Amino acid sequence: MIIEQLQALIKDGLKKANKEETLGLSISKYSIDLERPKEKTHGDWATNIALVASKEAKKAPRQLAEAIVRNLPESQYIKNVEIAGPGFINFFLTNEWFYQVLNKVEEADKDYGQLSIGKDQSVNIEFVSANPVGPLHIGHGRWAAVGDSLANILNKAGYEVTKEFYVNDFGRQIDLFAASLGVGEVPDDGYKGDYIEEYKRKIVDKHGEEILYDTEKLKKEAVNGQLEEIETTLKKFRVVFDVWTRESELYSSNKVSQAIFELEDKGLTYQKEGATWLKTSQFDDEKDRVIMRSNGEPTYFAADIAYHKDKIDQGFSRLIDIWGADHHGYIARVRASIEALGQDPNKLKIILGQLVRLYRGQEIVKMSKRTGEMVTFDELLEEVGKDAVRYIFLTKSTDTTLDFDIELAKEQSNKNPVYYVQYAHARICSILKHASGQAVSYKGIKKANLSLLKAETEFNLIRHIEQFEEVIQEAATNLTPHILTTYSAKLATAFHSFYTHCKVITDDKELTQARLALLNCAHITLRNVLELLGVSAPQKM
RNA sequence: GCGCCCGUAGCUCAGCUGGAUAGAGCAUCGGACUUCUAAUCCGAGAGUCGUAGGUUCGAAUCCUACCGGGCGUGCCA
Repeated sequence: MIIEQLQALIKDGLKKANKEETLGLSISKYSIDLERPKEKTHGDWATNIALVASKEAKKAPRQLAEAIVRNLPESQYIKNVEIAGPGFINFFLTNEWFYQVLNKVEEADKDYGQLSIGKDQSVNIEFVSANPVGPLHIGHGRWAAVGDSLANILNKAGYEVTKEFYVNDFGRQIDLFAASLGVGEVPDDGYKGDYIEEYKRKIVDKHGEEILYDTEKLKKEAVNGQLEEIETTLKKFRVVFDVWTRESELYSSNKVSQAIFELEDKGLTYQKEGATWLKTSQFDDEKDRVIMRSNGEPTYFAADIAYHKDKIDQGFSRLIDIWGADHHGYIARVRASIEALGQDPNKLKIILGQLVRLYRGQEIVKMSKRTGEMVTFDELLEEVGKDAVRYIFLTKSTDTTLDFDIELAKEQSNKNPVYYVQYAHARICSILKHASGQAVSYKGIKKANLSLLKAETEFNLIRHIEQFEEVIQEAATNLTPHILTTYSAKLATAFHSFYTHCKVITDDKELTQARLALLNCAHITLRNVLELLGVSAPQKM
């Protein structure tokens, strides 16, 4: 990436200026911040180093900037350097730099965007993890999209990624679920509603009436059946997990009891009111938490301690959990438990996602199992389509509550951003098809005369293509997949604008080859972004 | 009460590891199809960045207080 080369260059300039002009700066203190100026007249890149270091150098920022520029080494990729405003140093890159980018893109092709910032690091990312007691709802869908896309991005950034679904197939909720399906009376806090009745019929059809009398078997089959449906829905959404870890297995393999022993051993537990408590308040939690109830049953938290310990023991360099905002009160205790076990709690990053509100036009769709007014995620996928759902889920920061309007999502118009991006891809394919119909064969970028590309819209498109790696880096570093969605729309805009202003296939054979090269690079980039988002790239629309 | 998230254009939201005149889409208004797909493009209007202080050469961005909305605050998960 050019950014590193520029940073090194500026650092050299700064060092040399410091020495030659005895500024007395302690250079190591400064990192070179580069940003893309919003204003085109401010160049391709700008640094504020002169403003930052002016105080220590005891020089006015503009003067310091001049000193740095005077001492800047030569570079073939820098066309011009300007000092502007309060003391910014603006860099203008040569055309050759941009042409070289295109060469790189075509050569890398499917691997364009592949980074190595995660080299030799493994990440475990856990998401959805819905309780297997009913169908997925729209909130789970959001985490499926975010988690899967983030996994793609981290993978592209060079991490080794494992996608994991944690199955809560043990304990009170599961007992209640089985009890709600069985023959006896449904408990007050049991599961009700049409889907339970329907599910009961399904189970009887498959396993016969007897199963209703065999609680253990019922529990097992009921859970397995739900998991199958969950997995099917996720697959339909293009989300496939590498690992499904069952809470029940943490018990049967004694991992829960081992974790508890270890904590007792460290003297971090105590008995009170018949229950066993963990001293999480010693590790920044607001109070201690129960791990073993007074009735002898472990809490969900107990299993979760063992679960996170196990993931760390497997040797992952980082753990990521994606949780709904309603679980936020749970963060402190999980971090505390990791620390209590002598591990670094910063290995775990919890993404707390805000909730989804479902609308039909102006009207909010109330979700309530009791009233039966329930739109499952599966139904939503059927009604809206997976591409639109995935894209919309990824347009907003996970910090923002997402209003999902079914009517809008279904609309195949310019109000729906997913089609805007897909349309750009389809248009490219259409030109390529047209080219082969005209017997115009693209001979590869090496044979193209790229210096013929100089129109404003052409350069704008190249610039956008070039930003892809940076966007991936930022998304991977900050765990923010939504910036890729924003990027995809900008890239599409740059393409559409190019499309209207520059005809690719013309009588000018040389220009046609150059534009086909650009088109090919736009195609590669667009396809690769859509792949990271998990949205299809149609040949035609 | 305490904790977390949000409050930016009519609407939905970016921007928040401090930078140069606060952005995008939709909506509104005005232009562009004999041309590789008009699901497109080009242009215009539209904002006390919730309020009040503070830090800084510089604040939508950092700090403090307050106001408004959401979610938590279980021996539920």
